[in-house]
Amino acid sequence: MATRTSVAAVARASKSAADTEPHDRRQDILRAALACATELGLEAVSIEGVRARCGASVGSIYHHFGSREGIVAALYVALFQRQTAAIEAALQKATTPREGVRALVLSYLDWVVAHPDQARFMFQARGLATQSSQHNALAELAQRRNQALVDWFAPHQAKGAVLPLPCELLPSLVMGPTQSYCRAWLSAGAGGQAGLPSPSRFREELANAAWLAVAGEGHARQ
Amino acid sequence: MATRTSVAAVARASKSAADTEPHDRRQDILRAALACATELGLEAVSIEGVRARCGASVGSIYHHFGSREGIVAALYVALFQRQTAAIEAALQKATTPREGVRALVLSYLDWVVAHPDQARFMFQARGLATQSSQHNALAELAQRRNQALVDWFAPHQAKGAVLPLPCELLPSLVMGPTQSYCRAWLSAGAGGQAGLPSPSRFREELANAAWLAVAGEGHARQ
DNA sequence: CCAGGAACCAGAAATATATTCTAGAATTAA
DNA sequence: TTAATTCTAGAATATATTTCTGGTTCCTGG
Repeated sequence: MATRTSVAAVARASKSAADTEPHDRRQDILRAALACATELGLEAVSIEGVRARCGASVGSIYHHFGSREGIVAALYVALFQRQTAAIEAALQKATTPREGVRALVLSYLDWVVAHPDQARFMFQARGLATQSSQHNALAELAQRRNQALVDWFAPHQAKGAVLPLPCELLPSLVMGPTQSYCRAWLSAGAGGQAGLPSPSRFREELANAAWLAVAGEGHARQ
Repeated sequence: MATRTSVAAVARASKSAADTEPHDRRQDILRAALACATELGLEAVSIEGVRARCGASVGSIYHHFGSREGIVAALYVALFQRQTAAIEAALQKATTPREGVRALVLSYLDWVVAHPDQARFMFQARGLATQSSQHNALAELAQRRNQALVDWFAPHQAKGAVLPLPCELLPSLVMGPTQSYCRAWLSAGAGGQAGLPSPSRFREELANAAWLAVAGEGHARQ
């Protein structure tokens, strides 16, 4: 099972970037999988569904991902990492704890609004991905992401600027409501035409609510 | 497609309740499906997997549920309704808005802790269920549940005891953190032996945080 | 009581889907 | 160039889902 991006693949990709056909099969397959899920639902991410969309052969797909589940797990991991990168970049720019909470909520919210298909896939595929062979890898990624959040707030918590909550709770308190609303938004009409208003409309409310839930005494209201 | 509990089925069930063999196939199949998911994961909820566990024939399964997806969707709906009943019962006993928030958070949390297998199934199967033919039924159930919550708080919101937030946001603000933590708890070791501490340990913190996020001015801290 | 219909169940047959396997082309490094 | 490795292709196989046909049971109207 060799699913990592190989030296050969990288070399070929960089060479063919100058050509007319930038064929990176692995990326093609992941792109096709996301398109299938977006347009036809997760069950459409099948060997045949992906093959039809990107022209890869059955053998090629299995070479790269090992199984149908492997495709969705790999895509989930890739998206999770991009999302994490966006969030952590925003957090590093913050200095006060209130700015930190705000950065976390808003960067997540903006990422979802900017990439609704990817975000919807993540919500839909989470169950599958967490039971695949990537289970441990994913648990570790999630753990790292949470730990980074906890570590960032620890000094402010020590100073009393943030309530002395159990650290296991912090990620859920800060991100829970925003994730919940984003999920509900994406569950309704695809791009947001039918159901709930865009999360962008509630940026301030969500950022403020998250702060209220964790703010130390005397810091709660603006 | 006749998936509703028929008159005949009810009659037979009530009759055989006195017998030694209370064979309600429909219930048997749902029970078997939950057992498969709990012990072997959602992909083990297959026609053969369910059949092997409860002795139903292929024809019988398709008669009742129409498809593999139909089984998991039906089970999801059933569990969603039970969970909703527990939550709404608790909410009706509350009088002050703070009691209302507390009732919602704690009744949900307690339900999850009391029925971890069912709760885990709901988290895992949500993606599948919301894309099945039951999509509309589920959206309506969720809508009703949220509306009940919003309606309960509306008078208190009018009096200023609860912040004047957009009503679309209220369910996510109140339930989001608790759902987030419960999901994380269930994702780790099955019964809770390995990963995070039981949500029961954080009953007060979660109830309090939810209240802080929505409490009107002057009502925030105890 | 006796049709006749509807729900229910069984299991074989048909279909769809996932996976494995063998062979060959492309690429790299020695 | 040659050998090794990666990657691709597509037929063959294995598994799973779904359909179909027939039979049983139970209710209902006459």
